[in-house]
Amino acid sequence: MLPNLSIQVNECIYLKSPESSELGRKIVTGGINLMDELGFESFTFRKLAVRIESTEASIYRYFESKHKLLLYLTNWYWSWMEYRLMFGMANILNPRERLSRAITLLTEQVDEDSNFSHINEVKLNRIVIAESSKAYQYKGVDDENKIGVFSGYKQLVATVSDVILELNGNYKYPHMLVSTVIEGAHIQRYFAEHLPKLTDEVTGEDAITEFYLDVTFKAIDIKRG
Amino acid sequence: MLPNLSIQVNECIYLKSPESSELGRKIVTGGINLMDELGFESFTFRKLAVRIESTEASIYRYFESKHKLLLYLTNWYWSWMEYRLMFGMANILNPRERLSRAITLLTEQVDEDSNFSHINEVKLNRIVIAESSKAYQYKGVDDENKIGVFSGYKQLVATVSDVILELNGNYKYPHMLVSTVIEGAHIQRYFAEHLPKLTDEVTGEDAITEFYLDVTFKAIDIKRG
DNA sequence: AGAATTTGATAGTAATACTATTATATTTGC
DNA sequence: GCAAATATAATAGTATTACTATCAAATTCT
Repeated sequence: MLPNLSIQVNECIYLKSPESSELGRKIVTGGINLMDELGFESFTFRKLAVRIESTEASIYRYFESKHKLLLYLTNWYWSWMEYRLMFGMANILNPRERLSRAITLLTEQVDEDSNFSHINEVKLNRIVIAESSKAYQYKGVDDENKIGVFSGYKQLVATVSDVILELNGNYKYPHMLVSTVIEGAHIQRYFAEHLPKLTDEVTGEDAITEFYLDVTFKAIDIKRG
Repeated sequence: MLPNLSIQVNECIYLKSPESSELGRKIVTGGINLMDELGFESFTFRKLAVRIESTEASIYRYFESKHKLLLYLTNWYWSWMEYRLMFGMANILNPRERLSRAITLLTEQVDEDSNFSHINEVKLNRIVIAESSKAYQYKGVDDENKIGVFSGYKQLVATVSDVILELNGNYKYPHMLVSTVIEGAHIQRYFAEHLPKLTDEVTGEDAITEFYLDVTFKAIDIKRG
């Protein structure tokens, strides 16, 4: 579809670009598969090396630690979301409709994007839902934040905040609303699967997307687009 | 104040009750101090043993793992919150006022509760904000959930959901709203400290509590109490 | 006082999260 | 087409973590 498209990830996250070689792509592809299977805690570079038939030392030449690999994956995901958001809002003139589309894209269940063949977006989405908070709930956040590790996420939040301000320039909490929606949608999907008493399942609709669309438009006092 | 009050934590979380001995209380008190200082990843039972001048093996007689200690702390916190909520809503007849008080208690910054002298609630609140998601975002959730490890949290969400349903019996997403508010308030406090671009700081008010009060009452179509 | 239980001291194990070294492929530049 | 540069594999090694085991000393229970 778009053969020359590539998602950029901040260079300070990796030692050597995983897009630059076959091994690099295997680390990312295999890393997504294995982290999805085992969870972040049980995932190790040793196990990944066995899975992709390479060695621990070779993986360490691409990523300093498994924490950096998680950062790489979440960053890729935020950049990919930003691109999907821009694409989904392009040429839509009505800002209410743009906001609807943005919230829907941020909260709905993702499916495969054939533009990026070495990344399984469904599995990556599951990793983001279950593990992404570990990428920033970490004693080293402040240092990592200084070197720009979270700029992709901030950018995404800023993009949607701008649409909100376009609809209601007086709204006081646009960033808080957007990050609440993004994080909330992830947590609710996790709860729906593991702790259903903490959420509400409604048959015949995507309750999570419905809920956050409703909350968002009511919060900014605008009728839904 | 209430000298005979004690917060109950589900027995399956510990091997031996930390309330039952001096050492048990030192493990909890010291555990809170050290986990607040180091963060969950860098916290170890070996370091805690040095801090409280005991041994690793002795700590293991109370808690199977540091994960169980984190579960104990978060469970204590949810039970304590439930008690604060019940206390704060007691004898308030107007349900709008009850909901206001509940959301405020769930989202505001906590301070010391002199009823529980071996627990520092301010530090515990910081731990809950920074680490509590690691207590359930974990490959073993489903098994732990089966034995009732998260019932305190579910109970808390159910309590506030009931107030919402009292105000608007047709509201479709009471649990989703409450868990979004609780988790959201924690994440926003974390963002305010570490990733401020992801939130909004407004001078002269507790923006986080204000935001969630506003969102909650608008979501359920009720004027603020 | 004697029995039972709790704690401390010490030791040990398998796994984790790396780092280092060297040999062998593979790519690139000329 | 070949040497030089670079990337990868194979192997080994270290400090730390997350436990488990054993036994003696201290405490408490009756």
